Amino acid sequence: MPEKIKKPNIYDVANLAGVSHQTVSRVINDGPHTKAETRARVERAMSDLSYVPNAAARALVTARSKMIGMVVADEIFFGPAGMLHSLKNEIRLADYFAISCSVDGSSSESMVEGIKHLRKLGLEAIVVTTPQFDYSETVRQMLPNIPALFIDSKSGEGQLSISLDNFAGTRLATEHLIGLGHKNILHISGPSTWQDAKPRVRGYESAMLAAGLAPNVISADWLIETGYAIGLKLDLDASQTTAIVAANDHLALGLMKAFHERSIAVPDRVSIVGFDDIPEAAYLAPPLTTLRPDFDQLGKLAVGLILGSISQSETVDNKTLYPELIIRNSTAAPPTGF
Amino acid sequence: MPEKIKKPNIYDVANLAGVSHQTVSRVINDGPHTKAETRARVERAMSDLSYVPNAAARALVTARSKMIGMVVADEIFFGPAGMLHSLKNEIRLADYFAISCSVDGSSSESMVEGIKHLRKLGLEAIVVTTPQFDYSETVRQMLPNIPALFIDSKSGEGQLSISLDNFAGTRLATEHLIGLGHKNILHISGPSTWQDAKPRVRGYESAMLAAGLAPNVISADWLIETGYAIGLKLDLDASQTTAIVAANDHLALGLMKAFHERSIAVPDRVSIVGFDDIPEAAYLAPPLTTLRPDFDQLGKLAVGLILGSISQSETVDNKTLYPELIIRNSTAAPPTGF
DNA sequence: TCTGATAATGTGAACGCTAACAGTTAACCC
DNA sequence: GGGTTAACTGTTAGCGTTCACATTATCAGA
Repeated sequence: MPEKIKKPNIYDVANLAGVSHQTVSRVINDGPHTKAETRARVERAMSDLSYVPNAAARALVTARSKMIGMVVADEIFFGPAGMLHSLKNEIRLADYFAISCSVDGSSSESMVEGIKHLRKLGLEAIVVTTPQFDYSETVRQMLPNIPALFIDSKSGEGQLSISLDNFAGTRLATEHLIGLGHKNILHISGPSTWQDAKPRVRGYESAMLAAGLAPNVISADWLIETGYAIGLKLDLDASQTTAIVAANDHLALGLMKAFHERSIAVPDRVSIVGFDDIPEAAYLAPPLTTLRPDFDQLGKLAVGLILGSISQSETVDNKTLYPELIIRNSTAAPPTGF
Repeated sequence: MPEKIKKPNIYDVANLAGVSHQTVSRVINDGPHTKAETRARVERAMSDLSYVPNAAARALVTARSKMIGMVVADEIFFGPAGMLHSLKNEIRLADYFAISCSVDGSSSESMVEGIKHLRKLGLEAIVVTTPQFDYSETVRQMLPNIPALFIDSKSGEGQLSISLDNFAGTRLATEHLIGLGHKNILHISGPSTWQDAKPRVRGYESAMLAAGLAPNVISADWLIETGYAIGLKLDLDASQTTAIVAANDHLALGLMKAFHERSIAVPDRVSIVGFDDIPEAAYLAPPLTTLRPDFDQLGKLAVGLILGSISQSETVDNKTLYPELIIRNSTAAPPTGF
């Protein structure tokens, strides 16, 4: 039976060090006007008692919780997971606490529940990454008094946001294929309910039209099995298709599996580009050409924006991140005769 | 310029409802002895003011933060990520808050930093998932007064833990291969620095020895590229190897890629079993037979143990989870002649 | 109508900290 | 040595809750 041990408070430390509690407070907070000798004595006392300041008491009096909430949907997907990881690290580096709450990104109720949950904590800011729908209205209504950062959202009026430039990504990929000599390039798009999907389509279309080529889009979702199913029944010859821009790596993976079964050679018969650069991408047969978002940069940017906003510096800079095209062996010049 | 809006407190609500603050508190906490009519009036006032109780003040007076910390390493890997997700959901369902902190699981300093960070919050419990090393000593020293749950740790004396039965997993997989008629089965092990790796080796060895077969282990890490490299230079014929138990799906994936390049047929020439059931596993060529941990169950179990421990019910039950063998097409009977 | 129970509500203090201010010491200059 | 300033330290109050207890309302049953 563990005895009830009372945790030491600031007065216990003060007593042991022979100073007032306020002096202890000053030492804790690196306040000015503390003699080195006194400071040392206080620090000694703190470590002797293994004193840890009480965050609740501090938050109560300062009205600053040092907490940043994260509402995150679909975090098992590679993209959101990478963002989340980077974000958490940066938040910690800024000496804040990351409280995350997973929600079902396709359900507005789940979203509301998640925010309600987080709201109880007196967050200083909230980061929302819901790659499907745009919940900025909901968030702003439910948490009107704290900065909210939306990731992968279209940048609204005066709201903080960071977005991955999906448009630039697929445009780059498509241009790469066009540069290799492809004419009939197909795009397998993500589900239109996801915010990322549409700009990826538009980026592709933009590159095609700029080159005087006809866009051709098949709607799908993000899943390997969907890519696989499409790959099984796709008639490349009928459409003269020699290259495919898949909306993500999983679709590309599914396609490649289907093509492998059908003895359609990649990239000899058809080139494939993905999006995400999942860890497996480099180790598929063949290694996948794909677009890599820079999550580290995203995290840094996000926390920079948030802290700026918390401290009222009026820099509402909405940032855009450009994915990098990683060229591997799944893309090559089209076969002769096309 | 957003005006400084004072958040309403319990007295504001009490005034508006014409009751005392204590009555409001009772309504908030579903306390007894509150007339339905009064309760309704208070609830009305709360919603009119859009009042949200201050968690810091509550935590201060109750000495219960409602927060559970999670120290998590290697979360970008599929296994840890799955655990984390499930854990977070269950924590929220229990009306607690999940504060997670990523650390470098191979660095004890990073671990200490992470705990120091979390410790400031007055957590009620902490969950540690560091699949590499066992940091239970460190945690118990730094946070002696709160329950700590270790996931995937060998269950120590009287400490809370949940472990995935890696031993049972690879044993099951190996038995499956033996049942198919394989005699020369190779194990590609994970890095010995990781806690999961060793029991996987032992599970494999145990099944082999029980069947009177000679174990054969190659040490590796968890990476696709390592599996690939091994797959490229492995001389299956020299060792008469007809089946491989890979310590995880990524190794299996790498092996399969190398074998594909070398025109070594899976499963016709060699059967392969993985571990994890990553989302891609079902969509490889061929679909991978693998072991699937039940993360949902893990989360539920974990939070059950934690809450039990917080409420002092002395049930220190260390739980074990058994992975399920998912049989797909990467395993078959050995080729004739072996 | 009174009595005692129980239900319903109110009062004051305490949680551990920091902000604001007040007080004390040390240092320096004329 | 007195006065001014700066450096350091102490005192008090209050953040928004809940707890323990005190008080008042309600409603039986005699």
